Amino acid sequence: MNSDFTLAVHSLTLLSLLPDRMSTSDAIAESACVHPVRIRKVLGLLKKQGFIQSREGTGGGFVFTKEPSEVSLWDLYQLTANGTIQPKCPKSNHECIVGSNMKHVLTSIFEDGEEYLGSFLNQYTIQDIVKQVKQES
Amino acid sequence: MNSDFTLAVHSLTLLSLLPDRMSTSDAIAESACVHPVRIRKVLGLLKKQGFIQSREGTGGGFVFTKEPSEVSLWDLYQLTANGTIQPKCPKSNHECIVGSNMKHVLTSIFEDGEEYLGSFLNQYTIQDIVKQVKQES
DNA sequence: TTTCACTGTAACATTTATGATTACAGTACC
DNA sequence: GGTACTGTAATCATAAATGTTACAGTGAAA
Repeated sequence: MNSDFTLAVHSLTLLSLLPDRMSTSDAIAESACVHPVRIRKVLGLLKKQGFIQSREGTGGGFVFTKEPSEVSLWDLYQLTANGTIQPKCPKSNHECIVGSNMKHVLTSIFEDGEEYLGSFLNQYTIQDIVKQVKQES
Repeated sequence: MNSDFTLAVHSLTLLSLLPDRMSTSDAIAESACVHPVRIRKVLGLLKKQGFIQSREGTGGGFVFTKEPSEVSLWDLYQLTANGTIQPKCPKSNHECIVGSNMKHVLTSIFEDGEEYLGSFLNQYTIQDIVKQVKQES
């Protein structure tokens, strides 16, 4: 899985800790050690989904507009990592009964598998992450 | 996920259809449209685990030495793709409470998540894949 | 009404992961 | 000894992920 998911969780966790003010992409990027442009891209997805709001210009940035308990890891997975557990299926030989069907068979199984994983990830919310992060420090 | 998992499933499915003779890495590679060396690498893992046997030299190749119903997709996932659902966590800022703990928190959740996914993949065996592949054609 | 501090987004560069290819030693059969 | 395989390491090519630069748009504030 690429790190967009992690950046989404990281960003929302940070924003949860600073609910009363705008946080800039530069500040979030510094905490996550990535380039601010990546943060802006990932947060763009979260904004479309209504999880956060942004404001341009001086004093602008991002704020969390939902309760941390309302956003689950499954929500964020679907936004940023949907389909990543699918095993890569190299195009295979259509002359062969196995080659010609393997991709479809595995894709279908892993679609169901991803839904199944979803019911696990749905148990965890940003609130839980905030709690755990605080506990560990 | 890289395609080792798919190649493992593909290879065992083929071998299941040809239980009475040795199949060469060249033949399997042709069905899967990949390089024979990759097949030999992946099948090396399966051999260590005792799923197949190989013989070198003329007339050599690979044979399945277990029942297709005894090998599950979870077995093959663990061999070839363990840890791939872990979200990438870029090294993060240790000055920051979030940065310093995010990696550990997410890793722990996704270890459990992978186990959970395991109980799903464990439902499917190579026999099921063989059946589905036959059905579709 | 200009300047400054932001977001939004596209284009390009770099790094890393993945897979292909080559090479060759080892083994078994003929 | 020749041929047909596996086993494995090393190198090369390609694709995916990420970083970087550039710049237009926006809003606050001097």
